[in-house]
Amino acid sequence: MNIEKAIDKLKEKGYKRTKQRERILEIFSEQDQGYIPAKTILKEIQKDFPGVSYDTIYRNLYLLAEEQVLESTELDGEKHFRFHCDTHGHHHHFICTGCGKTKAVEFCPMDKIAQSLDGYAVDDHKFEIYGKCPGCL
Amino acid sequence: MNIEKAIDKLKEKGYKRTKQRERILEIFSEQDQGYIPAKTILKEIQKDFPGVSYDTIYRNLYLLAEEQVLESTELDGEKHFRFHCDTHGHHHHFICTGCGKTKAVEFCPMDKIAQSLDGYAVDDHKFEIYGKCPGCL
DNA sequence: TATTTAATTGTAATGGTTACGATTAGATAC
DNA sequence: GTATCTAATCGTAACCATTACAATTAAATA
Ligand SMILES: [Mn+2]
Ligand SMILES: [Mn+2]
Ligand SMILES: [Zn+2]
Ligand SMILES: [Zn+2]
Repeated sequence: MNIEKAIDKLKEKGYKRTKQRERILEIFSEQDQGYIPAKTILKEIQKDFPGVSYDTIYRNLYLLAEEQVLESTELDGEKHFRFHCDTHGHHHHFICTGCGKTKAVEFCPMDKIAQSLDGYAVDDHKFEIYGKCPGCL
Repeated sequence: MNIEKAIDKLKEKGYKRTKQRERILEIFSEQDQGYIPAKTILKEIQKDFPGVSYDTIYRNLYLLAEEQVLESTELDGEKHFRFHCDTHGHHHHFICTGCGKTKAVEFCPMDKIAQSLDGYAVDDHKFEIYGKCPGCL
């Protein structure tokens, strides 16, 4: 995912191009090594827009996640976001609890268990691995 | 897991047997169909102990999770708990977003990806499936 | 430039969780 | 049973991420 592609996607849906929204996307493209907590986005964007409000941050992060520009997860009770990985197919992540960086894991357990959930309607799933990356060891 | 086994486990570690702690364990044994939010535990225990404090609830839930009497997860930004499943081996759960009931999924994806994380130290992992159970469909 | 509507701001409320000093009550020894 | 020790609880407030909303601003379009 990249900025222009994301903005085009929003434009098609009737969302406007704003400086704040653009800056949020920039932050993600500058540092796409892992999940970023909402708090960090806020602090970073405040350097350019000192009066930015919580509403703006969360509204945009949720919108971008809804539009699949970002993907989100919850770590330590805080919502984290990153650019949606669309270079390869659906996959999951190892998340380093030291530096926050992630490593793709090219395997989805849902393939293996579909038949065992006969009669159940599966809406979503979460598979995450936590630990320390080589750099943090 | 059952109440007496849990209390014995605590006793061995030097923790005391209290009425409040016992009641918490009872609540889990009465309703072990799925994860229960901390809030529900509080409300339930207040019927017997009207003045019970947050501190007591959380301290006990965390202690019991630490001692592997309970297992925990976070759903919708709230911590949920259930008796630790020790009747069979390590497994994961389908969680119904309608009624909260869970269904064991006898498959752990970690077996399949161990070699792909060479050089990484894996501390933990989470695999959960969300959707509607037959009863809620 | 006027109009329309999405977006932002400023600020307060919400709600789950955490913290802590004072008090109570299990457990053990005598 | 009483004294002693320390875990556990209580009462209450603080914390902090998130949510809410009325007033204002700014992007898009004609
Ligand atoms: Mn990825
Ligand atoms: Mn189970
Ligand atoms: Zn998957
Ligand atoms: Zn597992």
